[in-house]
Amino acid sequence: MQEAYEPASVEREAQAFWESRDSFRSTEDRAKPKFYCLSMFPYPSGKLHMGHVRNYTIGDVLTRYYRMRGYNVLQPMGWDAFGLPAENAAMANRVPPAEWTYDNIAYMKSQLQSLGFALDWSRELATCKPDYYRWNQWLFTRLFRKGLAYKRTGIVNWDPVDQTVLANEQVIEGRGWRTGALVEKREIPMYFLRITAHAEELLAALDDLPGWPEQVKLMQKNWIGRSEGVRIGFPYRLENEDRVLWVFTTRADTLMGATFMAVAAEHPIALHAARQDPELARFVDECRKGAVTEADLAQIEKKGMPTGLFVSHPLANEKIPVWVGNYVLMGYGEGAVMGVPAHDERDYEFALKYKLPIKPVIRHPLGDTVPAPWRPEYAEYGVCINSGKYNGLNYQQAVDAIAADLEAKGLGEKQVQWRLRDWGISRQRYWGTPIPIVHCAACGDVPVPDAELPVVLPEDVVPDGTGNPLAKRPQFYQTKCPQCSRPANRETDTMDTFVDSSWYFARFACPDQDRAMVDERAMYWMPVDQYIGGIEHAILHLLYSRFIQRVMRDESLMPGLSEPFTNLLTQGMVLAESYYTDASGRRDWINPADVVVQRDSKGRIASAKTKDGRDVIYDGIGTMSKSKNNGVDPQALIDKYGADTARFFIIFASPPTHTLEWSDEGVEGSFRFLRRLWKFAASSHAIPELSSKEARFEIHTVLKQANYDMQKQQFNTVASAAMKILNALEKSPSREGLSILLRLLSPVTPHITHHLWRELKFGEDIMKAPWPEPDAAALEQDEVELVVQVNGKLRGSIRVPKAADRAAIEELARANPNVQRFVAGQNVKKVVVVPGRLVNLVI
RNA sequence: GCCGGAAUGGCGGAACCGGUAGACGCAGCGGACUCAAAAUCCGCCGCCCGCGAGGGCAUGAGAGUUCGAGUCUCUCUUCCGGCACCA
Repeated sequence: MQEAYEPASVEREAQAFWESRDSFRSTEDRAKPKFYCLSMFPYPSGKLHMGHVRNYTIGDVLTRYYRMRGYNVLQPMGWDAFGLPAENAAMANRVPPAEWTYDNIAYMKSQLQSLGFALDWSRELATCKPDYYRWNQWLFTRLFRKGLAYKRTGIVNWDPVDQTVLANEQVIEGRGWRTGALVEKREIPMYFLRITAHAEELLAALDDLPGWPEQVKLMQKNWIGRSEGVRIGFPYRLENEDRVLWVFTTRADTLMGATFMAVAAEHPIALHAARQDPELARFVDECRKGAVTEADLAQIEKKGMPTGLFVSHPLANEKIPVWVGNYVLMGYGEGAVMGVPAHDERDYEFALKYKLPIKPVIRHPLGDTVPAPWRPEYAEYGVCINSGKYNGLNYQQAVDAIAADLEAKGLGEKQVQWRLRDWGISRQRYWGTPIPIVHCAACGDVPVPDAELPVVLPEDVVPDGTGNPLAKRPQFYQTKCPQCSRPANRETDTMDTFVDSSWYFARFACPDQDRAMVDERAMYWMPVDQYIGGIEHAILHLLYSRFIQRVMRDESLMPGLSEPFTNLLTQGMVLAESYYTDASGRRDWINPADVVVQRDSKGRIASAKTKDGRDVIYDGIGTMSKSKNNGVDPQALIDKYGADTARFFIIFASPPTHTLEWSDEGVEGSFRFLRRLWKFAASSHAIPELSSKEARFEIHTVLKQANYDMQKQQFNTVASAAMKILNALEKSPSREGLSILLRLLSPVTPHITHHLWRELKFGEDIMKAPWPEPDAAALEQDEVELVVQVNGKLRGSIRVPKAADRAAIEELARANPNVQRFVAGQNVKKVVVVPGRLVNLVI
């Protein structure tokens, strides 16, 4: 056996072995339980980043573990290949997005292969290929015919210079990223998927997902946002016509305290008033500029302006002024809210600012009045006051009575409201799935018939950042109406890339199927038993996938299967330190790989310099980003230490759900461990079968804990366990211990363990060996150590026979000299004995 | 702003059901080997007091429950993720 550990040759050899046997190809096998392990597929951005390596290493550890546990395992890989970055790269490099994407896929695939992941490459798919996205189109036409996909207007960011729609990411401080022009909101026709039709089910089913983290379920629950309230109508007269302004509120009990109405700038009533009032028109115009995101909207200064219009209070003989408010969202509820300043913080601020009346109608813990400043107690539930016939009623009684009275007048009813909005899928962009609709002057919006699918996206387009590239291509959009055969235009919008990623997991079961979206093989592999990906996908991607799974279920593609992911592991982000040099106020970001750190005698950072000796400033730890130049390239790491070291460090450094802080020294330590393992194995040809009794107890205790941690998916302590076992083996070597160690480690570092397993003649293929289990006999102990506390403070320890009873334990504890010092002359009130753990004397 | 997390030595982290805080590793310090260095091996390593035995303090801050709290409850601070067109 070779003396030195050379990862490159070991890894090349192991990968060749797997490839020659096609080790990772999966087929349906009903003799074994199946385990479908899926990591979120990557966007082919150019090269792998650390987040990818972490995600796929975690998935691979699980895959290889379940394989050794006897499961029929599937772990596939594909490419989330449509998206905005390809268009940005195209503009920068004058290369078509398709070419850029395919090049990236080829390179990243080679990187994944060099990491030794147990992937079934025969199932590889890319969402930008017509044989994939035709099924996006097929499903869309089904939904369109059912009314589950429909067209209405939606609000987008509009760059007036480039005449193009911008993604939220492309709006920097209210301006277009390329032009710097002030971004406007614009209403354009769009297609929506009616996810709200499934809101109730998507919410209720969360309770049946025990394999999902509570935090993710809670976030989804709040996102769907079911609230019970009352829809209330405020009548008014406009242009000699009786109309009603509708609002939704969860606080109908405060209706008698409503002193103004606020409507969104896009609300018809606002637009009408603006036609008469130039000042209001300016304000409405201002509201329509700037932010579209909820985060921005929530933080802007609340502003308003009166429309001059009044509505009638539905239950009192009062007129209420209607204002336009920049904080009211047209997309949520009715686009209008009632203002109850006395009991709502935002309304309170608004009323103070614009000197609107504040009328308390609820008795709150601080009393019957609401003096400034605002106190949270004002918003609490209480009995009605100043509310006429409703006085004295509590929250529920008041809501019931008011809802009944409104209903009698035809001006209201109880209603369930959802925060969840329908999913707008239209994108005015090129690199995505063409929406399969033909616009015919005579027939309207006609879905493309199945026989004419896919509507193929041309791959030779280079977008220039202005307008929608497909809308400039007559050869794409000019077509005939499928119904009447007259000349017609294709839809030139493409689909949100979230559509692509909302069903790819099912397609992996049957990527070669060209007659259906999925076939019966999906019913074998689905649902995904273990899904792994970043916490940043906790809401959108996972919710859309749960929705589309239900849509596929309802199309009889996977009958009865509602949830796509049984178990979910949300991995933390990968962070790194960042450094910069300060040259007269200009920050020059230095990659951590090029920084040399000096430490003081206590190990703290004393100073840091670049390799050529310039002082650098430490900027703390954060996500790896281009702007701070703190990305660590996994390829450099693999080239230097090999895949096993990279995998081991990433698993060892942090539990999978936590953020991982990158450390070059830590990587060095992981490499040292593998080299020690290699050296130990190389010198192990004539070692005993079993270790000493103490070492064996240690090894099996650690193994027992490691198996428990494996179940908990706390892989970092499994890696620690492997180190502990090697430490024990170095004191007392054994074939048994080495065999346990190699198998325990094989999911994390498959190459080196593959090589050593064969080298030491344990067998031909470690992947086919059974997972190690602790030996109950090795765990037996005659004596146990107990800790003795006095008043909860540690004062000594005693060794007692395993079978010792309470009285014997207590006597031994009192006999301990140090314990006696603290107990002497005092009255022991109580003795707590925790078997196998401790004794606590309370004095 | 709203929703969801996180916080433990110089650093990453461990501590299962509320029961010895700091496993394992990194960095650091001391030693062996070496002409020297690297590599490797051995020892030390939370803070304070003490020659020592030992004692006190300590899990972001403040309170509470308990014989006993990193772990449970409440309040607060800071950082991170998401907020519907980044993926």
